[in-house]
Amino acid sequence: MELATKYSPAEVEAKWYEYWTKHKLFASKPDEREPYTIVIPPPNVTGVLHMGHMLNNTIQDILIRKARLDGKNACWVPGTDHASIATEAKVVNRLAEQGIKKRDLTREEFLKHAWAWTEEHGGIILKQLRKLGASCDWDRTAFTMDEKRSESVIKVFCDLYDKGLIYRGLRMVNWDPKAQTVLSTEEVIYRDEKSKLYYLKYYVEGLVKLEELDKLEAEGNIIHKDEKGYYAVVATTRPETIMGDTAMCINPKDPKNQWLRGKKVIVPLVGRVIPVIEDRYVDIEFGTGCLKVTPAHDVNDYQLGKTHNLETIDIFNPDGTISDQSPLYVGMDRMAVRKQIVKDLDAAGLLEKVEDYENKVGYSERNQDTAVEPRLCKQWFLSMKHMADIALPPVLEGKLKFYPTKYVTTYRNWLENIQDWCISRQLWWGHRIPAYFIPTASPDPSKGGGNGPSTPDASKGVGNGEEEERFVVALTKEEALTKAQEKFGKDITMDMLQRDEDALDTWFSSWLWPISLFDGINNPGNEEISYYYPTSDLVTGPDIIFFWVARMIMAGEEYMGDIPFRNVYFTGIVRDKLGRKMSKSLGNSPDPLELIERYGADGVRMGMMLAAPAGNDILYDDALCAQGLAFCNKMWNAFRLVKGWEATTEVKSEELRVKNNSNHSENESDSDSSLIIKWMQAKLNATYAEINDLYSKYRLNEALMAAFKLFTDEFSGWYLEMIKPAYQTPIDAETLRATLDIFDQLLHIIHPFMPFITEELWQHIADRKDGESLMVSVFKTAEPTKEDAELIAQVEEMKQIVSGVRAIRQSKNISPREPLALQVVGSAKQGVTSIPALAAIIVKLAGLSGIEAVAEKGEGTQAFLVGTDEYAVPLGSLIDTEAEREKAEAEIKRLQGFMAGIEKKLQNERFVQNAPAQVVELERKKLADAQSKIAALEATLKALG
RNA sequence: GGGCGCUUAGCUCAGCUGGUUCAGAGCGUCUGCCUUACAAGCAGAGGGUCGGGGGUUCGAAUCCCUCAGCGCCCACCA
Repeated sequence: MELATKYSPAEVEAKWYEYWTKHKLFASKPDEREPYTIVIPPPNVTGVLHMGHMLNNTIQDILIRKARLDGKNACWVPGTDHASIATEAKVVNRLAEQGIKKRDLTREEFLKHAWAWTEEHGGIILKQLRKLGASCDWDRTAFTMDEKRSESVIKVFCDLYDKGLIYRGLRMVNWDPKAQTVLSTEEVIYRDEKSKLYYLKYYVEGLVKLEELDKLEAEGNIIHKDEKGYYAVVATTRPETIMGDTAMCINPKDPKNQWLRGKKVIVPLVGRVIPVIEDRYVDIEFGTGCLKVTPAHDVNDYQLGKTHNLETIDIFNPDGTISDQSPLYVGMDRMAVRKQIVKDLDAAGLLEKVEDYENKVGYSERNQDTAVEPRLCKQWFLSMKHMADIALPPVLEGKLKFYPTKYVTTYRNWLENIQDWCISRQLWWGHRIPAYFIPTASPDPSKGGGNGPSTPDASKGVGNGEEEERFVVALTKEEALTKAQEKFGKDITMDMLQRDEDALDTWFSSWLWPISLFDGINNPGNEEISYYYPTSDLVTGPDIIFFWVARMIMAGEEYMGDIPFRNVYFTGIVRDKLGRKMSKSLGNSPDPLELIERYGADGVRMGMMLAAPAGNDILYDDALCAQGLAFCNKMWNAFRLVKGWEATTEVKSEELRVKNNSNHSENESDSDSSLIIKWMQAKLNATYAEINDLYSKYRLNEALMAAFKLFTDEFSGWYLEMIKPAYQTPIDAETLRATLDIFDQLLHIIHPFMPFITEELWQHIADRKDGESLMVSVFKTAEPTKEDAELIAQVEEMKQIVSGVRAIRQSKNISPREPLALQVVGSAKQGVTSIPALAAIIVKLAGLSGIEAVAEKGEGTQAFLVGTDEYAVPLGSLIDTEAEREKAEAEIKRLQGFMAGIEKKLQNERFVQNAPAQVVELERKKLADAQSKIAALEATLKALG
């Protein structure tokens, strides 16, 4: 078979992926083997693959493939997430493009569009994952809104409600005016923003007593007055909220504002008269010490409003425009109002000054161009105290491990300060809350609670929301009716039940993922859940540690009484090589599929992994993928070499014989490649032990690097060169067989990282039956032995001798084809050259005419040291006596300095007394070694004349 | 404002509980080679007083303190 000199991935990858799928090699079902389970962090159903997914899924695939080769029953369950906010937003946008407004549709019509969109774009991302080589059990593909998962969500909601953990309450929540839904506290991200601090004049109503004011001023009050009267100054970043002001607040201890105590002030422009209240919450140092209080639009103000019994005026509509509760700017957008009101205040002389100011503004995590608005709403909450209590111990006790461990602290801090989880969303795309409201005769409850049984549009009236609601929570409408009749009377009919319009937070379904994928909620104790749960590893980004990881642990403990996974591996963020986050707007994010086309999936996988030290951000660079592809090519060509060898049982590889005038010629017949094969196997065993250890620590980049070096340096660079027969010379059958066996093992080691090329080569190196595959052929190496270690050390020494000769060639510009002689200096010391097989290799790889032992090196030789053994190469006239002398002298000087240091150390009694004997011994050896090196160098000088 | 982490070769990073695997790896750089598997390659070489300062110790990249710079997470200061 003729093989191209370059490996071309595209065809190969498509071929083997199809083969794997056809033979169902990714499939898993419970059996007697140890399970190894990963559930995929479900990507958004309508999303497309980005670099973060590439990293994440490459890691998962590596782990799952490794487990398979280790003989475990590996099960990687794929699926997608309905991503309610993001998907609903996309559908709304698409409808808008067609001129359709969401509010003009019924829930059913809207959902029809959403499902259509989902079917159109859904699962693209899973198809893309196949290109990467992801070995998911595709038959298990799930969706957070499919039947089983939906049923699980509803069941869990009802159960938690029955347990009293889910409740409905009126709270200050985060409102996303664009998506028009509430968000959980975790979904708000705060950004530093350059803004302005506006100082507004609040005139004091009816203030006249002048003498008293003078006195107050003398006591340290700061009193503002202009031609229109006395006024207080309030500093605010949000002047557009003054229409909702219902008080001004000062700190009772604030000496400069004592004059305002008990007064009333007038809200600028609005003209409303509001009381001055006192609360120690106010920071005396900030601004002027006067705080405007807008209970409807600020969390703290809301608290103040509660304590001081203030009126709440909600001046915003759900979409962020000004509501008719406001006397001014009705219908205008809040941002536009901010600009306008500043102008108006200024024109009216009510703006004292404006300062630059930096503050934090909260944005929707899903919708980062829209500032969230604190808003008072009635919503569903999950009480988190109990959840935190059950989720904390397994992580703190190390039953569930985080990699890197630093996230344990993050996790603990969050759980110890946890707030209740707002789980309702004013969205249609999602799991509809299984609560049924029963209208009271009057008034209409939809006006009351903000978001009871309501359309998103109807959620505007915030009101007090505290009136009694009549509702039941039930799995089905039928059950709801029964419950309602029991609770509120027999006269309630089916028609009266109004199901809550709101949907649940997406994470309220994903937190069940490791359980619901195996149907453990609907079917507790079924075979699958019993076998696969707890899953083994979770691979995800630290950005969703609260959203998802922590909550899965809660759900796991609550519903399974056990952790959902044993280990969590947190990946870093993928950045470009300049360290910038990859983003659409920067245009620095490559298209993963394009990369796969260019470098092959294996190349890209290796590129990602090389850039990904455990737990660190990864700095992606195309060059790394190029290195990956280059490595594929390396394997490909090594295979071409081995494949091209003709085997013979007649001749032992001639090349391996010492057929020169070396002093070992009498042992000629002993030198075959068996020692080399033994060495390679030992090296492989040792490296694989190391790789397994690295896997256990999730240091996959280091594991890959070790595998890469094993193949490139040890196998290709040394081993193959050692056993390689001369051109068109046959190789002995035993060596070939052993080499193919080693090749097979190497492919196993590399396979998890680079599944395609390894499968391709594995299928080539022996006759395989249809359905056989590298990916399911269990692999194990022998434990490294002491003899192995010795052999490895000997070969290392041998390599150094070869390198020593090569270095001389390089420095003297001697062609590799020109044979050189090698002298082993000092008749007693022969080092590894006394082992015939290794001596033969040295002769071969260093291009020697022979090796001889000499008592003293002759004139015109260039020497080098391996350890303390000295070797010399006769160069005749090529030797540059002067340069050699200088070099030797410099080295002697350096060694003398080195010795002086050690001697000083050894003369230090405290060192000799305190340091372990071993360490002292080592120092003595260093000293002795240096001495013998100097002796050798002095001999060199002498030889140079 | 709290908490966590980082700073080692030109770049990206290893160096665990102090002592030859202690100054490492990969990439890049430089030099020489189109050597019959591979130029997407081979061979060889150079390169860091381990962020600054102080301390503990016989001995510090490693432990402690401090300063500087960077990053992340949490927090209601208008």
